[in-house]
Amino acid sequence: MFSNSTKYAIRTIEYLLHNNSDEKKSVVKLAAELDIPQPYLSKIMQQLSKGDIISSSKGRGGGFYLSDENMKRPLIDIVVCIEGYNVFDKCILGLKECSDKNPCLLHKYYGVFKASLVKPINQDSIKELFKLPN
Amino acid sequence: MFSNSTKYAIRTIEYLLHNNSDEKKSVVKLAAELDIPQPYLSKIMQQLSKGDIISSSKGRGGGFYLSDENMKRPLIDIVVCIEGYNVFDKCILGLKECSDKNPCLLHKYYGVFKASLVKPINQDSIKELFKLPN
DNA sequence: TTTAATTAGGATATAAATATCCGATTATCT
DNA sequence: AGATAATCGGATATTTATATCCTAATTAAA
Ligand code: SF4
Ligand code: SF4
Repeated sequence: MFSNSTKYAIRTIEYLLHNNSDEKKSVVKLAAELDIPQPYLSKIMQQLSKGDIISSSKGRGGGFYLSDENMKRPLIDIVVCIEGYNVFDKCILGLKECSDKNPCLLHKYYGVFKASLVKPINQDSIKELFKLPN
Repeated sequence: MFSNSTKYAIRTIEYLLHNNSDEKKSVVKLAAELDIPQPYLSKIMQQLSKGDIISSSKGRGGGFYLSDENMKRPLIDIVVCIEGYNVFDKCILGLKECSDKNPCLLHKYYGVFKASLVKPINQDSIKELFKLPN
């Protein structure tokens, strides 16, 4: 469903969200903490930063963090930033078009799937989505 | 979610199911009909045949078709045959373990997803799953 | 002002998925 | 028997995803 890069991105952002102290997190720390190849994660973070999904500050004591604005974005924005498009807009069987008018035979199942998993991913802010249970 | 190869496999098997005349279908026909690269589809069909997901007969007039046994298998068997494992058993965030005891923050959505899409894919026979609407 | 810690960015390496090619084998038809 | 139409199977090519490496730019602390 998600590429490796996207999985790394989501996990890292969830981590940032739940460890949102004043202290910014360096790639070295994040990679160690989340068990992700460090130079690879570095590239991913760069891309997310460029896409305004996360925030960064350079130099000593710098690192990555989430601004209030960042936290308002839905999870799908992370996916789009990394993969280049919304994976849920594509047909799961690779057909050119998916429509309610001309449904394939997985359509009825896919509808429920969309409502259950895709809707929160597309609409809820990550802050809301990843809210810790009380 | 599914690899390209798996998508091709599913689409081809759905086609075989709905065009299940006496006549066997050659790869050349199937590839043309379904708009799939012919030599590539050939490889996929070989693999499915080896895994007893579909049936084949060699020689002139031969081709691929679905036996009654073939039609009883659930869709997941196609996926496993091509990808080598059940993609739905893996964590969608790439974590080592997914359990109800130690849930991640997508867990509550994932449950509904499994019930809605994964259950029929894992359990219903393709004949049932791909039943034409009345 | 120097040093150390950090992100940014370009170039490259490796692995996996996707796709093609060709010869061998098998069965049917003439 | 010979020609033809098909699957089978191995080898290889191409493209994309994954991962690493190195240097520059920036900022804070010493
Ligand atoms: S419902 Fe059918 S056509 Fe639409 S995305 Fe799913 S598989 Fe594709
Ligand atoms: S519920 Fe969480 S841990 Fe389990 S598969 Fe989904 S994302 Fe992974």
